[in-house]
Amino acid sequence: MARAGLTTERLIRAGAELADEVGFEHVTISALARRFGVKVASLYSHLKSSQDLKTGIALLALEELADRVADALAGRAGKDALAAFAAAYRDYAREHPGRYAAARFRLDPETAAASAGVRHAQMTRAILRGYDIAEPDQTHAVRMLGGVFHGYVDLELSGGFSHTPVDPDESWSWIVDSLDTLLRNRTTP
Amino acid sequence: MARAGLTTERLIRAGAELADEVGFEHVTISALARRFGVKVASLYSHLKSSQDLKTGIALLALEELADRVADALAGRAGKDALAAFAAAYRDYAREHPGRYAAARFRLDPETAAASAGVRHAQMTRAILRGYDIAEPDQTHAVRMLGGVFHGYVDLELSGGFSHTPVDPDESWSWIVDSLDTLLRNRTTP
DNA sequence: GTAATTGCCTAATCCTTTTAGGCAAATCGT
DNA sequence: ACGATTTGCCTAAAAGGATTAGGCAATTAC
Repeated sequence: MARAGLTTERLIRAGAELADEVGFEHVTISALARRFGVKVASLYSHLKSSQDLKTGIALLALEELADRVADALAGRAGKDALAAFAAAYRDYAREHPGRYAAARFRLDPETAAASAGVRHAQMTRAILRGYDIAEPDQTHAVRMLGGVFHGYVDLELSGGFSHTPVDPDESWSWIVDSLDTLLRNRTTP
Repeated sequence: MARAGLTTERLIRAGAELADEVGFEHVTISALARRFGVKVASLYSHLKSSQDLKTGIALLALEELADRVADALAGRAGKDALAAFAAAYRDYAREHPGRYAAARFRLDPETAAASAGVRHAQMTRAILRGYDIAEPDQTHAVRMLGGVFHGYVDLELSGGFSHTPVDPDESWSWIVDSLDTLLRNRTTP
């Protein structure tokens, strides 16, 4: 009997693709097995559980997203960095809705601490370096940025904007613009 | 054999409670049947499907949330209204995390159009009446507010803020403050 | 009080998850 | 190259959730 050549790596990668196709909530060990033409039980040599698979996809997505953001941020500062950060975030979500949803999968604390989520936090703070905002305002600002970007993308992805004939791209620019102004005025001298 | 007295109404209400206890994603027809001490199949006289149950809970949550927001908004304007709106939103999410998640459940377009989601949109726009913002900026602002509030609450609920020792309440006030300033300066004369 | 309806039940099917145990293929030591 | 070990995928099976069909008792309607 020929072997399929499964590895945890490949399974998680395929799981991520599956997530983009059918939605993260529909990613299932069974569907994955079907996709590889093997029996369900075979996957348990590579994955501890369904939870394990989801966690793997989440970590992959966080990694990818952090890489993109890092690229986008390289060599930029101030509003330029803010806009690039925002774009990286939103583009990733639109290109990979399933992975994006996965990135929001709740990880247990230890896993989260070892994940690329940490880099995300650092990079968000890095943006604020261009705005001279001291603590605790800086934390407030980090939370606000995280909130707007995630919230906007989430609403857009779930179709919340489809009932108003205003280009979401324009809203996005307007928001980035507004946030820039806001942060510049919140400077703590 | 004594009857349990199930109705669609009661099932959905119990489903909402269950959601708050175990999380919306763990609400299941089986769990609900267990809670009422009846057999699973019995619920199918009142619910078309699992999807139907989730939709019902979502509609209930949207309704409740809209009612709360409407109450909060009554007689207020400007920053006062903004803060009340924000508080109603966040408080509901913290008191009823399962229902809040349900409110974000993706409904098919017709159902959504007939839901309290419409009132939410109207009320968000109502807040902006205190700020003299014309279209299309008004839509941009609506989207931004929806994004921040939802995004912040979502991040807070999923534990995203637990790694920084800054009171989320303070961040929240700071954000509301900032948004107020922002909207006042975005006035279209 | 009989007839029609309705509510909950049993039974059965299908899908997903997960564990246990088996056999063949790949890999390793010599 | 060859036997031994490890490893990968398999079959089997149990358990839980969703869903449908068909039955009988309790309620409601006349």
